[in-house]
Amino acid sequence: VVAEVIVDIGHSNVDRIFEYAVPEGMTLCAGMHVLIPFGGGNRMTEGFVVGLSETSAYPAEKLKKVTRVLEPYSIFTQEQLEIARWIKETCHCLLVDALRLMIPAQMRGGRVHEKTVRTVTRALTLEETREAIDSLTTASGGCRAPVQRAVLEILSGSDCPIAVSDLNQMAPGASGALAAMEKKGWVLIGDQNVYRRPYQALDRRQEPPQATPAQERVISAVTGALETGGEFLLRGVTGSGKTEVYLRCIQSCIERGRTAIMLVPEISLTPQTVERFRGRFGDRVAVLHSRLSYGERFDEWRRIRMGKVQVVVGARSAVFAPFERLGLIVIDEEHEASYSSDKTPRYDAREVAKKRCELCGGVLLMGSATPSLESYYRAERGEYQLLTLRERINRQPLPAVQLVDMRQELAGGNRSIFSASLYRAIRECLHKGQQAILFLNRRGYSTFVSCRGCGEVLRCDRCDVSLTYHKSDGTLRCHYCGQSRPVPAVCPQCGKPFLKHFGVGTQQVEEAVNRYFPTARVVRMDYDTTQKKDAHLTLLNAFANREADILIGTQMIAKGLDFPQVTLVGVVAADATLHVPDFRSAERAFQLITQVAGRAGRDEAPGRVIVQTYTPEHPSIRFAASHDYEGFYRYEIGEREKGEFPPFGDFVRFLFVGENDQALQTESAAFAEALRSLLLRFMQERGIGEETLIYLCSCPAPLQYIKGEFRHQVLVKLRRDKESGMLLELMGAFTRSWEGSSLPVFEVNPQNML
DNA sequence: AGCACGCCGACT
DNA sequence: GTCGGCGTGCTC
Repeated sequence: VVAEVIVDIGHSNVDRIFEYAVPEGMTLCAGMHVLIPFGGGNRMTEGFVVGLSETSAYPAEKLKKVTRVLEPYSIFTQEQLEIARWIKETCHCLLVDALRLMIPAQMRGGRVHEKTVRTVTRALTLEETREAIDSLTTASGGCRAPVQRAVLEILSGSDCPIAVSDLNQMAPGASGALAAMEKKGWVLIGDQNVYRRPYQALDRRQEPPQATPAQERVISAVTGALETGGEFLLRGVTGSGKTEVYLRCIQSCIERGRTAIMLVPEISLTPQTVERFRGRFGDRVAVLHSRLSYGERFDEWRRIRMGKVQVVVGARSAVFAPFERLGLIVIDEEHEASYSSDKTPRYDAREVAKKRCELCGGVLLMGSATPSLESYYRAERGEYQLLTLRERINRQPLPAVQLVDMRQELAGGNRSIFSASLYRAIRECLHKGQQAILFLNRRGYSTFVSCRGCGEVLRCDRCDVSLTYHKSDGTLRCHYCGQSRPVPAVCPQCGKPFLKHFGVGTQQVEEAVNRYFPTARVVRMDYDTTQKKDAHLTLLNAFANREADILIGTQMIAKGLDFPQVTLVGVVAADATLHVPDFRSAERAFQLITQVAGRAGRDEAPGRVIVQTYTPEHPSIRFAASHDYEGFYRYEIGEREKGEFPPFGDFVRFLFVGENDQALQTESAAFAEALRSLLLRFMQERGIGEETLIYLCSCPAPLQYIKGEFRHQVLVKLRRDKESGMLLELMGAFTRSWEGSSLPVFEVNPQNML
């Protein structure tokens, strides 16, 4: 028997199977983590057993032996190995890189660290214990070894191991007496693994609310598929109780003895979400996200792998949770860009979830108030079963949205950042003792600083972007590289003292609120105010506990938050997200406005939304204002079809980054030509017409210069064919046949084209 | 990735 | 004459 091993080295030269002999007496299974001799000398490397084989193509006498097994169990399930191979094919990455996604980083490099505590167990029967206690009691009722006696008294209560630290609390000095007691054979001293668990304090049982008939319909559709498998897209308006639907489906899944994964966008993984899951499922939930300590992450992973939990709540990477008998994957806020990874392997958690469900016969349930165009398109074509929740849970209407044309406001002589309507609405809201949210997707004070003498706009010298003024510390900051510097007194171009701020950021909104509503208590939430540890939670709690009347924030306040007292939402400048040079910008703007509007009127009091804009006729704004997802979808899918954008066409982008602009330009142009001839050849071999290649060009990236480096891209646009495997096949053929210099990184349909 | 093997310039 | 530069090539 030979072990098929992938060595834990991230390099394309060694990204293939190496075969090893299994020494006598060693039990190996696929998925195990092993130590192996690799390369010249006596060097050792870690590796992953991806399979076992009876035969070997490699001469048996040259085979080396597996040195030892690093963990006494398979660290990958069979299904995970399958998923890893699928990731390699679809993301065009190394198999090791795919495998590495699935285990905590601590498992590699011998840094596995389990936390143990010293424990004591009773070694005597109850009767013997009583005798021992008596032997320590003198005839007069006194006591010869009071601590030992106290320990025996405690241990007589149970035969479970007790942590020495706990014992010490109950019987001070116990740890000192234990050695003598062990010698007499009275107790056993041992070590026990403990799992470090995040959010321990949150285990409070909560009673589930009654589900509405609409929710019941969705729940029964999903749970009805738990035996057979299925893929669902749930479109539920904001406040329609999607989370309760998820909880019920998960409940039903684990009652059938299967396990469930719940994915949420990273930002939504607030303690509120975790609390809700812990409240419902208690110990049976593990939590996985980037803010966990290494120890916590490793322990949560082990609890999943060892079958100690049935449910996982987590961000993107939790889709790889090492469950067996997986029955359900829920993806909340399905449209969020954070489900697609921004580093290699560039996997999309939605696609991985779909594949996992196919492999294990489980159910995929994706939910959103504003599904991504791509998913809704699939639902329309019957690839996903579409479920809808059209009403809010308490039958409250969706908030009325009023559009305010800021051009008319300006023409009417109002130069402030609040329109008359928004100003009045805030005043009224405060007067009634209710809460308001003001949303603006730009941080800082002003978005750019320009000289009124010569027109110069102050730019970052390391990036091709304008600098943002931050009034709190009087600096100009670059939002791409983070560099900051003081505001110059005079224009660096013409020397005149005519520098002026333009554009509004959250800091300026805060200042305006303080000026116009001096008694209002304000919380501002943006990148700048949430850098300290727990700042996120502290600010949200302050608003939830009504220590503030107005919450001002960027997109981090747009979704998922549930504040019943909020009756007014003001979108200060809806246009901010609209004019980004990216084919998804209209979709993003629609989603953002719809989501933020959904924060209003979630309780009894009706909500109201005021959207300030310079382009009220823009479809993203118009359809968001009328809560018309279908309308927006129809419009935007038409645009995508016209422009052959996804889901009708596909982009592939290769990015070239470097300090020498000229060299990059030459390099990317040469690459573009090599790519073109290869692609055309592959297309010809496969009988794909040339018109499928819509264009292939080398050009500067939309952000040409970031952090002192120039950026060029080679952009390929391909028409999508009926069987969607064409792109995958072409790119696979391309990566396999690429020789010469290392393959430039590339993305397919990137979330961010900048 | 890491390391061995291998062919051409300045040094005790 | 040797020591050493880092350019290919291999690792079960």
